[in-house]
Formats: sequence, C-alpha cells, structure tokens
Amino acid sequence: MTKSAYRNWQRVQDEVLRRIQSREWKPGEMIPHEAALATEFGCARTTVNRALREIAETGLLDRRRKAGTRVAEQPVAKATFDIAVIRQEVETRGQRYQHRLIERAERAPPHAVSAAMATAPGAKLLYLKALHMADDRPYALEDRWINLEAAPGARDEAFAETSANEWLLKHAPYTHGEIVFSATSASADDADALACAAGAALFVLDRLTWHRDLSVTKVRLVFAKDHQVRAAL
Amino acid sequence: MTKSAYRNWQRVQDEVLRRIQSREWKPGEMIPHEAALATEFGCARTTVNRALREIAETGLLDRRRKAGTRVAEQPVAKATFDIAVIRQEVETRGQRYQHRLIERAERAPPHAVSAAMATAPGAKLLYLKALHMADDRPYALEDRWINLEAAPGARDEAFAETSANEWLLKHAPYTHGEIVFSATSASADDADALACAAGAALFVLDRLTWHRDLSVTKVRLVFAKDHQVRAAL
DNA sequence: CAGTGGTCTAGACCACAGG
DNA sequence: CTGTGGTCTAGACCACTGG
Repeated sequence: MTKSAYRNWQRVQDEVLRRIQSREWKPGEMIPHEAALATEFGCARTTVNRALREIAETGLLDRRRKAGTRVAEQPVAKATFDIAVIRQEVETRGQRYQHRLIERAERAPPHAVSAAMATAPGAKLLYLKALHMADDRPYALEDRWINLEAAPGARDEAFAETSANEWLLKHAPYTHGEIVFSATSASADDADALACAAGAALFVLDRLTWHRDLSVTKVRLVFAKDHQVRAAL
Repeated sequence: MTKSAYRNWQRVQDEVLRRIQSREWKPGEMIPHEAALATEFGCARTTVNRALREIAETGLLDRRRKAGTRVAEQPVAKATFDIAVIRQEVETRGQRYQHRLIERAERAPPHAVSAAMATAPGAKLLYLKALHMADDRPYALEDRWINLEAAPGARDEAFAETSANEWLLKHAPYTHGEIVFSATSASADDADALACAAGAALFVLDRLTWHRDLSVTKVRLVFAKDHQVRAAL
C-alpha cells in the first residue's frame, strides 16, 4: 500500500515542481496531460488538476484547453504582500502602538482627489491626518479622505482613539481597490511629524478602495525613514 | 431548470462575498456550514468548499475544522504584485527596452552580501552592474551578485546583450526567495546613472533567491525617479 | 471536430479540535 | 466523541481552441 492519500495533491504538486526546477521539464516544454499524470501518480484526475491549477496560478505553468500545459518561459513572479492594519503590524513587531489624530475636517478635496475618487467636484469629504506611533516613535503619517456617501457613520466618529484604518474595516467594507508603492522626499511637514531630515527618502503607500462604483477612502501613508515592505517569493 | 451549472462555484462565491460586503454576515459571525450552503445553493458540497476556500485564502474568512467558518474581524488585505522581467515591464508600457552593462567582475563580496547569501566569506561571486533603459532614458540601475556555485554557466556569459535578469530565469531556476521594497536617497553614482539629482528619493527593490539551500542571486534595483509599483486589491 | 483543461456531482473517509 | 472542514474518487459533461 502507498502511504495515506491525505494531502495527495501536495505530493503531486511537489513532484511537479521538482521536475520543473530540476529542468526535467524545461521552460517552454509541454508536460503530460492531466489524465496521464493521474495514471502515473495513481490518483484521480481531479487531484492532478488541483495540483496543477495552483502552480499555474503562481505563473510557473501555462495551461490552455486543447493546447495542453507548458512550463512558462519567463515566469512572472507573484509577490504577495500582507497589508495588515497598522496596529497589528506594529504589535506583531512587539512594539507598543499609539495613534494620534492631527487634523479632522469636512471639506472639499483638491481636484486630483475628487477625480481619483470620482466624487462630485464641490462635494465635501472627511479629511483626516493622523500619526501612527510605535514605541513612542513615529511610524507612519496618514493622510486620508473618506467619502461620507459611502461611509456616513464616519461623520459621527472622532477617530481620536480608534484609527480610521480600523474603524473603516469594521464599518465600511470594500469590494475592490488599488495599492501603489512609491518613494518620496520628505516635505517639511513630513520631516517634522516623522522626525527625519527634510528631503529624506521615505516609503509611501497609496491606497484607494471602492464599494461597487462608490469610492470609500483614499489614503496615503508616508512611513518613517528606512521602512521596508517584505514578501516571500 | 436553473441556468447552466458552469462556473457554479463562482456564483456561490459572488453570493457569499455579497453577503459579507452587505453586512448580512457581519465580521466575527459564523456563517452556515458547507453542507447547509450546498443545500441552499443546490450544489455539491465540493463546489461550496472551493468557493469558500478561495475566499479564505484572501483573508476574508476564517475557517477551522469543527469550529466552522467565520467572517474575519480584521481582514489582512493581500496585495499581489507581478514582478515581471524588466524587459517585459518596459515593453508592456509600449517603450523600447535596452540594457547596458556597466561592470562585470568576479570578486569577493562585502560581508553583508556573503552573509545574506550564505556563501563562504572569501568566496568569489560574479558581480554585475547594469542599467536598464526605456526609450533611451534610464529606467533602473541594477546591482547584482551571482553565486557561481548555483549558476556556473554565468561565468561564460558576457551579459552584454542578454540581461542577467533574463539569463538567470532561463538557466538558474530557484525554489524560493524574498523581495523587499524600500526607499533610498540617490547616491552620486545613482544620480549620475539615473539622471536625477543626488539625494532624490528613489524606489528600491531587493531580491534574494535560493535553489534549495544554495543562494542563487542577490539583486538590488534602484528605479528612476517617480517609479511606482501597483497592485489590485 | 477532437483533444485538452474546467467544472460538477454524490458519496466517502479522514484530520482536527471544540465541548 | 462528535461536528466541521479537508481531501479523494470515479465518472460525467462542458467549454474552449488548435489543427
């Protein structure tokens, strides 16, 4: 008897990965079709399908009906970053988290913002500026616009204790969104809030989320100097 | 009769997502178990399982045997970035790609590098410095160390025409690796190569890949000013 | 039009962990 | 110890697309 068939699809997946990585199956080459592999591994085709489907999702295999499955020529690496709530991020490092509200106002945003958020040109949004701290040192400076149409409850929230970050997750779900990473030179304000020299290179995260066709919030997080974002490959 | 059952798991997934996003099922709440949903949707439990498994992978659901399935309290957003070959990245933008080798040498790396790559302290590695160009303008400056033990063929490659990026993908597969994003101030060298002011804030990607327990390559890409990396949520 | 992957099903057994 | 998710199977039909 073979060993327990539990987690069999992973056994298949491991073996397929081994053959790709060992060049037994070379980039651009066809690999046997599902039925053949099922026979070889002595399992159901469903099991092979699951193993291959997951590999294809990582970009290492190209699968097409009728054409079959090939090893990708130039696999596009997919790096998945976990974007947690900042409090979690800080506490996971074993640091004490604190949040300080700097500004809270209801006002019409600059054109760039209302355009990006697809809100009416003159419409007022809720603007928040806040500082996230880790062990009493600045961690990230937040600059946020909230669409009150999508999250009306925000009007009654002070955001003094709870960060908008957490409040929104709990009260204003989103269906999709976009994240952009970039670098910026610290403005005088940034430098002041983040305790770094003006002009220092800072890591920036911009996020825009939507609920259906309604923008929910647009946030820009400027991190303290030397911030890194890390992902496994 | 119902509509074709094709892509049924997506229909289930969409409905489950709708219920989560509409707060019909609130954060922290249990949702019905698979068998119940299967009955409700008139499909096999396998189909429900697939729909829910995929949602759980995005972090929106927490699933545990016996405990059941709950809507996550603070979903950790997973942003997946496609890290393509630079040539592709440039050509996808409709720009002309070029690659210029600046330096190529076999030498012992600084301690930090040999430590990160777990190579013998005095061991020589292949060092490459190259500039990636888009439409004749600098795009990214590459600084790379290649472990010749993991990729011996690199010794015979000039990397004048083919970038190390592409050559390695074709000739030195990896099993796993790590990517780190950060920001840096342009050094004098960076500024010169990338045609920007010294001290400018630049986006940096560091990648270290392994084949089993052998490091393959460590590369640092410093991008031209205003570079962004984007991902859907 | 035929070969390949994509999906579905009904039923089964198993692993895990809550109670 | 029992309920829930995790996995497997054999067989089936379908969608897509290359030849």
